[in-house]
This record gives sequence, structure tokens and C-alpha cells, in this order.
Amino acid sequence: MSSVISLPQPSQAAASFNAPVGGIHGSGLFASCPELIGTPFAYAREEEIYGEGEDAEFVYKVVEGAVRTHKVLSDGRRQITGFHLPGDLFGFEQGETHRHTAEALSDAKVLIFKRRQIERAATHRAEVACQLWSMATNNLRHAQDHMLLLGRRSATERVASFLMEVDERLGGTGTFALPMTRRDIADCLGLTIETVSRTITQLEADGALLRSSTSRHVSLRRNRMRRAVED
Amino acid sequence: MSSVISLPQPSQAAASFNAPVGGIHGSGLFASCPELIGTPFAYAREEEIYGEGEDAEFVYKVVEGAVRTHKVLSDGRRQITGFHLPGDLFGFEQGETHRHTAEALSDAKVLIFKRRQIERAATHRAEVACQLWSMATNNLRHAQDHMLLLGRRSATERVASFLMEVDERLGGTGTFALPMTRRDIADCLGLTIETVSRTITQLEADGALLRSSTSRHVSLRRNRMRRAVED
DNA sequence: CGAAACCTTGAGAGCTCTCAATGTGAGTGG
DNA sequence: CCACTCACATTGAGAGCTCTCAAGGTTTCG
Repeated sequence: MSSVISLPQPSQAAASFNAPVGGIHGSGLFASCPELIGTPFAYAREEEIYGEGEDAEFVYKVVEGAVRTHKVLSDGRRQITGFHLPGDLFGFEQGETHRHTAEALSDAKVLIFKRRQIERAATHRAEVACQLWSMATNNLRHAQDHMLLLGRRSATERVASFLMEVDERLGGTGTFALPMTRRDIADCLGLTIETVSRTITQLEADGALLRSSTSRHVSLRRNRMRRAVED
Repeated sequence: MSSVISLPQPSQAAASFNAPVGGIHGSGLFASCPELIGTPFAYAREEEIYGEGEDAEFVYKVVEGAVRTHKVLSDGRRQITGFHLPGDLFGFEQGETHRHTAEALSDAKVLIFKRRQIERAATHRAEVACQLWSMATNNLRHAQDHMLLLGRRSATERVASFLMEVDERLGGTGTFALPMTRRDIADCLGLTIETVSRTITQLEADGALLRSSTSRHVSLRRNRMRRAVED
């Protein structure tokens, strides 16, 4: 909620929904563990980083740009499980394979770590293991909040809640550019793109936000926005 | 998915949805850490164990019975975030306060641990920290699966998926007694009790399950059940 | 400037919810 | 052991929210 994430390129950065404080712990993690040096790698916009079912040999840390992770059903229905920002770690699994797919939201630079190496560091250094635990617990808390949203909130509440969360992550100024498409938003909130679009239009009509030239830029009237979420 | 949980009283036990393998790691956790001795405590059916917003001073381990955790909105809408079975740990938080409420599903016996004590053990023993990390990661994986269910699956798919999961957790025989009410099921799946009821009736009409005398007992025809979930 | 992807808007359908009534089982006291 | 009670579960009818299908507008990019 109050996490501060440095955003080298605010207009391009994405919110990190599944790892709210991941950036913080992520930064500390490797600082305290100099033997863990990641290999730099770059991905183009929309490029797949790993796919569901693949061996979970590596773990990733966002350096620049943004990444999304999602799960899909056989008929194509998609649920985004998280957006990951600079500083965030993603790709950890308990089992042998990835349980979701990761793709670059924008052109992105990451550091790649060998999972075994990190696990080894964790088994030898309680400090590292505690940070990983802390990170996972934070991600879990966020996932539970999102379950409440998906299971019990209306379209208006979901979209308003989403916009406020993106705003917070992008500096909390109330004015920002959404780093993802309507489809990404819809697949994160369990809605359709049409419903997301209509809801944003309605929020604007209610005076809860303003849109400028491009559809990605919004200015939130946060008091009215909060009223739309109510709780 | 293949976790085996010992069920002293199958007809009373509940599925553990948010901590699929928690029981396993939970058992190991304190076995390897004899200085951590929990204080036994008992709760009556429907009794609150802790409430959202309270200080997260303690951590709990189910010994007997079952526990559910949930979040609520101000208007009463509720989302169950997990059912916890014997062996499962619950109540961990990253911050100072509990982010959800825990209640006994049936009469339950638990062991209570001081959170600080466990955290201290974790900072001194990488093994303990790794187990806690592992547990959190497993819970996170389950939460992400549940997000897909809540965001993208139909009522039929949700109920069928839920029933199969309960079956697995209760031994996988295909025949069992649901340990929770329709309301609990509905609040876990993001549906209403009426929709849950209608969906079960429909699954029975489709030959995917049989109900005996009491509404809580079901026998799954797992092949047809799987077809209802399709994926 | 043209093409393609993205976004918005409209109309109607469908799934789930709401409201209401009935049925059922477990527990209690006579 | 039975009647009573209350919580729980089922069923029905209609409403409402979101989806689907379709068309048109807008932005981006080559």
C-alpha cells in the first residue's frame, strides 16, 4: 500500500499487483548476497519469457519495463495473475515446472538467476530464506485481496480499485498512463474489454476521472474514486 | 494435487484449499524445531479465532477439526480465502495485523505459537525459513489457481472443480461428506447459495454425482465430473 | 497514407442474482 | 419416541449485470 517503487520511465512502467513489496525485498535480497549475480537479458514487447508447463529452471528480476504473468484455460480464457515492475522478482515455483506464463508487457530488461542457486543460497543463509518467505507472504496477501475482488466486487468496484492501485504504484499523483491494454485489464479483473471500457466511460461521466487525448492517460479524482469502491 | 493428508475423522474434516501441501510442511516444520512448542487450544464450531485488523501476534496449527479464513466487505459480502485441515498452519502475516478473519468450521483443536518466536527460529535456522517459504509459495500457487477459477470459470466449472478438490483432500475415494455449508461453498466460489444448490442439482441430473440421504454426502462420477470442468 | 490493432458504443442474449416459498434434517424438550 | 423448532437446502420466477456480437471510431506504426 505504501510501497515506493522507483520508476525510471513512469509512462512505460507497469503496476506490480502480485508483488506489492516485492521490489523492496527483491532489492535487498541480492544486495545481501553478492555471489548471486544475474545474467542480463532483454525481451521485446509481447515476447514470451517462459510458458506454463516449462521447466522452472530460472528466476527473474525485472530491471526495466514491465512483465505480466497469466494462466489460460484450454479455450483461451485468460487470467492475469500479476504485473511485475522493476525490482520485482517473478518465476518462483515450488514444483519443477512453471504454473503460469510470463510475457513482456513492454520492452523489458531482466536479470536471470538459476533457481537452484538461489535455493542453495536460501538453505545456507537464513536471511535470504526469510526474505524469500517475506516476499511470498506479501504476494499471497495480495492474491487474497484479489480473490475478494474477483469473487465479490462489481465491475465498477473492480475497475476503480484497479485504477487506484495502478496510481499508487506509479507514484500516487493521481495522473498517469496505463501501461497495459484494455484486454490486460479485463483479464486481470475477470471482465471483458467492453465492460472495462464502458465502466471507465461511466466513471468519467460520474466525475471520478478525466481522460485526455489518448485512452491510456487518466486523472483520478481520488475522493470520488474511493466512493466508487466503498470499503 | 497429490498431497496426502491424514484424516482422523473423515466425515468432519475439511479440505485445505489454501495450503494444499501445508500439512506436509507444517508437520516437518516443528518436528525439526523442538524448541517451538505450541499451546493447545480449542474452539467451538463457528467460534472466531482471530478477526481482521487484530494484532497478528500468534500463528496457528490445526490439530483436529477444520478452520476457515475469510475477508469481508463493509456490506457483508464475504470471500473465503482458505479452509485449513489438521496439519495446516494459518495466521501468518507480513504486517502487524491479520488481514482476514479465522473461524472454526467445526469444533477444532489447534496449537498456538508466538509469531515472534517462529520468526526468530526462521532467522536463526535457514531450514525453518525455507519451510516457511515453501509453505507460502504453495499457498500462493493455490491462490493463483483460485483466481483463475473466480475470474474466468462458470458456476458449473467452479462447483465441479471445488467438489473434485474436496474429494482429493479427503482421500480421493469419490465419496465423502462436505464439511462446510452451502454458504461456505458459495463464499469460496464467488457465487450465491442458490446457484451452488442449483448447480449441484444439475450435476446430479447430468449423472456427474449422486447424493444420498443428507445433502452433505456426495459420490462423484469423476470422469463426467472432469468433463464438466474441461481443462 | 494505409493497415492493423486498439478502444468505444449499441443492442440483445444469457448467466447468475434476488426475492420468495417450500422442503428437509438435526437437535430439543415433552 | 414423537412433535416442535430452527438452521440449512432446494426450487421457482423474474430482474439485473455482464457478456456476446456487431459496427464504428481512434491511435499507432510501417
